Amino acid sequence: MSETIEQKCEAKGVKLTDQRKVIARVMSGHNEHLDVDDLYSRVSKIDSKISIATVYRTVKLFEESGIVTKHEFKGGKARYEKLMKDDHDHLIDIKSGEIIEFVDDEIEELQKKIAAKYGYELVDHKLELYGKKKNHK
Amino acid sequence: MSETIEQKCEAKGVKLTDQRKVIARVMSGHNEHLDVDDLYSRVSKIDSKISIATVYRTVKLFEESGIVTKHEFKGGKARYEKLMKDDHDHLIDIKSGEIIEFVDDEIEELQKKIAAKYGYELVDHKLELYGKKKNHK
DNA sequence: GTAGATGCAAAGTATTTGCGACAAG
DNA sequence: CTTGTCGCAAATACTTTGCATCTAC
Repeated sequence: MSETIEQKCEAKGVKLTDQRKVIARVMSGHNEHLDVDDLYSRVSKIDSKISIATVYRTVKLFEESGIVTKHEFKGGKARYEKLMKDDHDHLIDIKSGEIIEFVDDEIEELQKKIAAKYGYELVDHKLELYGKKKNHK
Repeated sequence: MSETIEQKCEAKGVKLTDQRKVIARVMSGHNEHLDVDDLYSRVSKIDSKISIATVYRTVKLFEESGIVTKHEFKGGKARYEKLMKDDHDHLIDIKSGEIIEFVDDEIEELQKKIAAKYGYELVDHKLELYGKKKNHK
């Protein structure tokens, strides 16, 4: 929320080439969860010479540097999201595909507790809820 | 735990061909989370004429019939697991890849509550914890 | 026969990589 | 120069499909 991806790259010592800047800006400018195709088509409008290989290489680099997060939701391509400070999870509308982000401390705590119970330290987690909109009467 | 995959097929009206029987038995006989390659190589030892296309078609059929569950863990191929009565989640050892199953009612409840909070009825969920083994002193 | 199942190879996706060209220090 | 990046096309990995054949009713 506070920092742009470009700023994070500097902070992490990730070299910012022209191509990477374009990709970083597109990702910073969207709150959505973009897949590589989305990203590539948006990036292409800004600089049509950027290849999809570079987009793949860049998102991978950003992910490995801890600048963006990769999601592999059900059935399909990987989606990337800029890293937020809060560690949110996702509620996915199975009808529309709409993605709702949420944070729930209680569930985070519970997860740590469960991992600990089995003798593990929680390093990462993935929680996705798939739901159907209730018809509110 | 109680029923074999073959029994479930009968119950659900899924026709059991010879190939499907072999695949069903291999899956029933393993508590692991097998990917299609694992499955194919084990199945091949029993009947080498079964093609990988049939394995793919069969696991898909089983999944759509609610007989097995498909998991898409980080980084890679889909894995299949026979459906259990309890709705367990997974704790994955990031070092060894070992998968631990667990059930936690509290977390299940919490998930329903969160979905409801956003006006959704929980249809499905995915919870994966990635952990590092604590060095027990 | 008819409908569905299978084997095979070909086609599809999503993603990665080899390599020569290019860019920056 | 040297190191890293890029664009392109080819390669890879996983999965699906078209089609002719086979099977079971």
